[in-house]
Amino acid sequence: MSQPSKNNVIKLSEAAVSCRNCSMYGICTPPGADANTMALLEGAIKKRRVASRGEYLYRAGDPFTSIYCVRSGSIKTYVNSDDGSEQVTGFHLPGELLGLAGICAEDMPGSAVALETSSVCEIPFERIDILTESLPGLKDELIRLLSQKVLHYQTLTMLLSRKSAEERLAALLLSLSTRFQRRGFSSTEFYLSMSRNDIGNYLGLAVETVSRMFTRFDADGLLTVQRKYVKLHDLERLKVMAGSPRIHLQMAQA
Amino acid sequence: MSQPSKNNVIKLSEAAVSCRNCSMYGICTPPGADANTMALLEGAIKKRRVASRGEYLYRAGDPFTSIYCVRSGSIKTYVNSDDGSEQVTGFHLPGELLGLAGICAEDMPGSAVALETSSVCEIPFERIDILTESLPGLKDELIRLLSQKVLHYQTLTMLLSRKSAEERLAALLLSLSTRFQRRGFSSTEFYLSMSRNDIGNYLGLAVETVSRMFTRFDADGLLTVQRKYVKLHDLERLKVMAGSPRIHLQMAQA
DNA sequence: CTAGTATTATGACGTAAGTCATTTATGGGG
DNA sequence: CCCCATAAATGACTTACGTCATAATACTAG
Repeated sequence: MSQPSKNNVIKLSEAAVSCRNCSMYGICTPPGADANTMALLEGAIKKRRVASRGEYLYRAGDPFTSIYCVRSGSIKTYVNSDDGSEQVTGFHLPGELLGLAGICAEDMPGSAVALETSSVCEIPFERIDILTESLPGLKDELIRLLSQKVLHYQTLTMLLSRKSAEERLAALLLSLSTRFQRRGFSSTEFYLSMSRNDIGNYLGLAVETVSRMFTRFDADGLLTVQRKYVKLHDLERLKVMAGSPRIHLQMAQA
Repeated sequence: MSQPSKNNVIKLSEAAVSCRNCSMYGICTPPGADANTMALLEGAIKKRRVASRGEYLYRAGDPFTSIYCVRSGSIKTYVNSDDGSEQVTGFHLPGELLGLAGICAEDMPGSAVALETSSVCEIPFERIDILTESLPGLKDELIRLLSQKVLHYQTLTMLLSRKSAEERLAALLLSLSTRFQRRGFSSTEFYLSMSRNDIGNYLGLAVETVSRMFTRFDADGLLTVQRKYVKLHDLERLKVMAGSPRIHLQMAQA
């Protein structure tokens, strides 16, 4: 079908992560689980679902029933502010969880929409209680995963409050890079499934600023970018940029 | 002792929340707990600790052993970035939890320091497992609390990435206001235990900007401020300011 | 294949907020 | 009680980034 416009780069939508690389691995396949426990899990937890681009997994206000784990593709989550504007809260890649913020509320506080054709595991939350009886470690795993989310948002907070546009974009690219790598994809070459608009929204920048930063990074030889396609040339330099304090950066005109 | 410089405003350090208003209420005093369960909890969970201004509850890198709940006073948490600078991640008032981000790691990812003389409950994390046997709802409560934290940080993320200095400060003041009220203190009159520096750091603003905003708010009749002391005159207007989209605000010169 | 729409890129310009410098409070310790 | 270190306030100046406008490019549907 779609000609592979670049050599051997994998599009997320074309390759699912194996369960072994999944966030839910500890839950789906707990250590020491015997055959019929596994069978129980298969039936009770795993409920596959495919969503094509633009399709919603859930919307803000829907009753909270499940948490989700991405198998393939990518999902964007966002919350609506009082004035109606959206705030992107995350891009979720294969093996990553979403919907956790709903646990504390009756209804989902935000929405989740597929950025491309994606497949997810839906885990009905109430079954977790039932399953706990035969799998005592289940909730511990969930607690660990939630704690990880807290840590993630603390980091994001830092990114947004103290860093320049350059640092923010560098940090996002690095984050994507390491997350791709963790799931077995290329860490230096990938397609962005989200728009510049989404990126800007997520990073708290204007679309134009995102565009300009990409152009500048490309001009500086840091990466090659052609719309959605990105190839990172210098991960080390990118790390320095993302981590650096807010120094006066005149490099644009140097 | 210290003369009550303003009429009847309560300083946090002078008044502990009752357990009934505490985040840990569901954990410390689970519904249907009988007398000897309560006794068990008393002994196992509650481990009081007093920290005076500047004293640390824990530091980044310390082994993770406990989570904490503020009883009185206030605690600042922050993480260290690669370059050594601090990022304040939260101000914790009576009844609120801290240390949750440590669960997923071996070591504490950040530090917690008392902003004033404070008293906290320390809950050794490993005891939670032991207690779960007699209190099955314990972990559910913890999961709910963690989810709440995730939601909180998502909100903060939004605040930091999309809002002006004015909106940020308005939002912080409102947040403090509602949190004080929830615990039974005045929602319109309180002392800020954190410095302008801490506020600026938390909100991603320069200290000078925070000062200027306070001055402006005061000049506009929105509040009265004298260093740490704040009296809010118009909660409604404050809400409008905090929630408003990023409109061009010329009100400074109007 | 073509039209129409959405996305991305680029330029000109204004402004909110950062930085630097100085002054004015303040409250804890000798 | 009065220093003196620290926090807060204020002013002058600079700049990174947002906004507005327009052009180039890429999808989508008919």
